[in-house]
Amino acid sequence: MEVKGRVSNSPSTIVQSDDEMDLRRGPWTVDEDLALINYIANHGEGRWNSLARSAGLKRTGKSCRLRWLNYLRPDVRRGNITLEEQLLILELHGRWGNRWSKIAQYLPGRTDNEIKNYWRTRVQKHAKQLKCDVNSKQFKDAMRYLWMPRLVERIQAAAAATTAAAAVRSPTASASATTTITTNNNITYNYSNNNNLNNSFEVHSGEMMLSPAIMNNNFGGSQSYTPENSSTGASSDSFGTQVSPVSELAQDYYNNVTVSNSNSNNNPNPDYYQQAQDQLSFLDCITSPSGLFSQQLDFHSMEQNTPWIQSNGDASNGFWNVENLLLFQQLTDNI
DNA sequence: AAAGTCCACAACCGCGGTTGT
DNA sequence: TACAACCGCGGTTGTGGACTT
Repeated sequence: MEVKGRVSNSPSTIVQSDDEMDLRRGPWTVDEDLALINYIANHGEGRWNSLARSAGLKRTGKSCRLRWLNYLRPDVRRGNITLEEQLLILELHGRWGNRWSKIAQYLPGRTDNEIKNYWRTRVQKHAKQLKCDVNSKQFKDAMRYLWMPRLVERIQAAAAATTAAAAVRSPTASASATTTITTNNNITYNYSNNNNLNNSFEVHSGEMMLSPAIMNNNFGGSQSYTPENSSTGASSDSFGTQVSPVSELAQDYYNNVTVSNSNSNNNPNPDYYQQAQDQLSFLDCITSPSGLFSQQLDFHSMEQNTPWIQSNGDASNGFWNVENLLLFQQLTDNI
């Protein structure tokens, strides 16, 4: 069993609580992990305070719960956040804000903590680089009209590459991997691609096109995922014993998704997921070689409020290099 | 090679809501 | 009904490893 993170040789702190019971804090040891795993395997989870005592762990119930849900649970997904997951996080955060546990319900195996960390380390970093608030309209617009379309583009490109590879292996395979997703949000990505990988997309309002993977929400599996049928969501609900409640909004999200997938093969090639492992940064988005934005985007007003493009042309912050600046200005001039 | 810095993420803390007595 | 204990969530911090100078 892989053990990483703060499970280390560094000693945990011993805290003397009011009832004279010494409690451990800090990194979990392998022995503690095993004790927790064994106890839950035999008795199930829940009732965390009594569980901690019964398992002989000198930890708080909260600490046990956190360790189990965020790390030890067998269905916790580890590794890079995929492109599909990134797109879903951006979409759902735009809808719900910092409701991490709610967002995590839609990313099977991902924990709220992991999503929160992703947001803070990756997304907020870009906002910081752009010297604007992550909740500002400017940044949200950029996410919506640059980052997310670019994610879609990358996902489609990966899917197209997979389709092309499949076509080589089997000439009778489908010729197009176009997948359309329609949501009821206010943004639409009309995206088309063909087998020569010459992609273009348009942004409208009302529908968004995503990959077969994100559409099926199976992220590599073959079964469609929704919070209703999942026991793997990172919510605080007990794993495997009860199903997370789905809010009206969440239900609404799925109810308003329609699919049209022209690809005869709905099961994405497993290789696809490997290809999609790379993280997509904001920089990648704005340097898209093929992004053709038709959506009106008020970059001029952005410029007035925040230094998206610095008036003195200073690109020394490491983000806005000359190439990116020219692209960004080109976008600005075309609207 | 050593020191400094950055980054990712596990873990903790405080608060509010829920449940049990 | 009131209180205490428990639970879950979101914000924050601390640490180790990777990277840079």
